[in-house]
Amino acid sequence: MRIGELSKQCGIPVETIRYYEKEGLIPAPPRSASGYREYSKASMSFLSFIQSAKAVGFSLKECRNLLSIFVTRDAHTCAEVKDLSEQKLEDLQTQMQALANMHQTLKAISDACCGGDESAANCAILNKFEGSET
Amino acid sequence: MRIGELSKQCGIPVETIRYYEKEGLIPAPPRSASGYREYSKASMSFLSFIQSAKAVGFSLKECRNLLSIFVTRDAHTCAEVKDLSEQKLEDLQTQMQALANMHQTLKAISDACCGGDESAANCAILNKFEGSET
DNA sequence: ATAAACCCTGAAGTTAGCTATAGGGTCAAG
DNA sequence: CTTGACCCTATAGCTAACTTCAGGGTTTAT
Ligand SMILES: [Zn+2]
Ligand SMILES: [Zn+2]
Ligand SMILES: [Zn+2]
Ligand SMILES: [Zn+2]
Repeated sequence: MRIGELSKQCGIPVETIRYYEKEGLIPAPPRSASGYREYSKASMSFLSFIQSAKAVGFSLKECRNLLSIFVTRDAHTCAEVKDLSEQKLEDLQTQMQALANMHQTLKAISDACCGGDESAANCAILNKFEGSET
Repeated sequence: MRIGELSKQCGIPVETIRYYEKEGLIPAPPRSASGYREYSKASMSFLSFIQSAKAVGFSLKECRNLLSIFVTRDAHTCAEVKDLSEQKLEDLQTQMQALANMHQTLKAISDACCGGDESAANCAILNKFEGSET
């Protein structure tokens, strides 16, 4: 299968596949006589692995680590994989907490504004942002 | 007050202050005979405005819009300001939801892994990422 | 008067994850 | 046998929000 076909199969742009290869996420496939990349069906595992891991918040760098564990998984333990997974769960919670804090703060600021058609000369939101005055 | 002093007062690096000026977030202050920026105490309002708005999730571009409303606030309405604020609240919720979905998905995947010291040859996490097998 | 600490500009570099461009070779159909 | 779809490489560009660098002037303290 050539790169265009693989791209269609997994819904990842051709350029992105080449980019993943350059970044060392996926192994370089064999080439045809004319230099075209020849992918096997197994190549799709790698791409769907990346898609899945990305979808739950892993960066490409982390995907590369996960993939390198995946290809040598006999030499790795479940504990190791689960650790990475639980670390990411914590990261996600930390990020959610940060967003929740921002939301709460902004909600309080926003609620103080009347939202009317009058001039914003004394708008509570602008005043809070400025720093002090009631 | 020169830029180093302002920087110390508000906790924003000197380079960042100059960057904000170049990006049109804060007005260019007057210069001394030798070309040094001379800030008044009012300049700190702008910087603390940016800090506050950034802290609740506004991008610098959005901060610039908010600041331009702030400086001409007599010609703007509370409704306008509150709209921006509520839009940002929605953005934050959307982002939180996205993170919550990732968390939920990853949690389910992670729970399926035994986390033991055995080989990861059949690790449920890796298998899920790969795409299919139980 | 000289050295440290501060200030200036403009341009380039950083991170992440692509996307686009330039310039060219290859393959399948009509 | 040529046209259009496809493939290749290398390099540059994109967004966001800075940070760093190169090269040079100023202020302040000793
Ligand atoms: Zn009002
Ligand atoms: Zn208001
Ligand atoms: Zn296990
Ligand atoms: Zn496992």
